[in-house]
Amino acid sequence: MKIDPKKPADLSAQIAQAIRDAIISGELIVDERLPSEAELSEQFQVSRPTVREALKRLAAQSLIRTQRGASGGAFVNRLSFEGAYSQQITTSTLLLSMNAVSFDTACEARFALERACAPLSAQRRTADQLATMRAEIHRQSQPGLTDEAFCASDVALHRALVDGAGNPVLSYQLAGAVEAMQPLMNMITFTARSREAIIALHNQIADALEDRDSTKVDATLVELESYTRRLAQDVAQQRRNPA
Amino acid sequence: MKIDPKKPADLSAQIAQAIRDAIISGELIVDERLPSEAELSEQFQVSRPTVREALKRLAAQSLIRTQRGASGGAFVNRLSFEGAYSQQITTSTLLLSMNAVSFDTACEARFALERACAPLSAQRRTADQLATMRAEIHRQSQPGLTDEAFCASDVALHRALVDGAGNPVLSYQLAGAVEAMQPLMNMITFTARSREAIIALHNQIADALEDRDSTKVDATLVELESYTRRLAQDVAQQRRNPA
DNA sequence: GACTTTTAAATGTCAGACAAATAAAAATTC
DNA sequence: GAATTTTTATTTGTCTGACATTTAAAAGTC
Repeated sequence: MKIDPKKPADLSAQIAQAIRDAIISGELIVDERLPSEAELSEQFQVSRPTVREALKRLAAQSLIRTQRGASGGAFVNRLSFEGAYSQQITTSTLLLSMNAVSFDTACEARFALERACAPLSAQRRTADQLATMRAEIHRQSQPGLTDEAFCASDVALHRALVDGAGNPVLSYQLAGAVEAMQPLMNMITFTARSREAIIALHNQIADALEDRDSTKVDATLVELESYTRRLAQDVAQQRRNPA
Repeated sequence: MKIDPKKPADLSAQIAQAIRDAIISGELIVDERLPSEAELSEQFQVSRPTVREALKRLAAQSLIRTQRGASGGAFVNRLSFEGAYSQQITTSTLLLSMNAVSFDTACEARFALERACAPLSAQRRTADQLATMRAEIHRQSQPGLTDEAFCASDVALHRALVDGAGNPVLSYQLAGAVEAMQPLMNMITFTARSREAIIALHNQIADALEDRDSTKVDATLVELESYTRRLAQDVAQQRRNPA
């Protein structure tokens, strides 16, 4: 673990990268304790605040955790799926909001990925996951639900569908795609009739999963995608030309 | 933007979260300049090193960039797709290596996601992307190629396939899945015969894309997946029982 | 031996200072 | 008056040294 003393700018970034490389290469293993801040500052020949800035960078990526007190210090984190989800979702949400990604593009990506899970989910979904989906559908049919709550329930339902595939890597990858769509979805105003149509499709998906009918799940997702995109188009239309 | 002065621990984390929230909510917009470190430390009633640690956390997530000098400071970053790729890949790679994800699980996820792109890619792939794939296939058939170089070329080919879908959100989501697999793939020793088989399948994929034959792309990907998994099983078998 | 107290080590935070970069303002020159 | 150079002010990057707080282990006490 060495840094280049010739490049004077951004010492803390260099140190962070050096430690990061050591973790990725396996030189530092999970739960191993890093040298103390004082020792690191000695090793890299920089002051403690500089070392601290480097460590905070790594903490922001959940690569390390710190513990105070005697025999405390910085420890290499086991990056859990749960922990990676939130990072993934934050990044995806920002990406969509900052790059003026069209609703269509995001929608297409989301349903394409979701359909990739469908066959696996039809095969492996547990009774528990099916029950979660039914419960969310029931919630969606409650009158007086706000549009935000409706969308949140929609996300929960789709996450259950994704988790049904029983593949944590898939769940992780899709968490970003599904959750990041929510702010875009929230911009749609759902009429009573459109909610009814969506709930009907959700029920079809749940039914198909219950029957382990992969083809029908896929077909219904296609239908749901085109319906969602039509809804968004209507919203855009109304904004351009409010009747 | 406020922080809770009652929770004494991790002031820098609280400040980072406050600024992060302001960015996500749109209170701070792209390219907007944050107050100077001195002003922030005044505003949050903490010292400048503490503010700096918070800013370094945000810089680690590419949420801000800093510039020295007069009229310098911290600016809200536009999170580009390119910038998000590398984060996504780092996280995915660590996730796989730290959680003992089985080759089968990762492989299943990767091919499921890739097959989700296939129909779009068959429809929209450009001549350029097809040429990239052909070039990678040609490279793969060069004798004397190391296993690592073979895998790297494999990744490049599959990224071209994914990019063919012409959906940046899909490309972003899949970058992690495809690239993170590479270290696992590198553990496979490719015999001359297995390379030949893979190249044949790659050629089939390229041919099918040229014909815009979505069904054939999908079928070939299924074949490639099962072949890859068989290869990995053989490697595992040989390690357990070296003949 | 079990409990309490002390101690040492480590992170968290602060204050003040200087260096380096950089853009704007001021001065100089033609 | 315009172009160039110099100065200056602002802001981040880094350092030194200090104190507070937390925590586990060691020492002491009953």
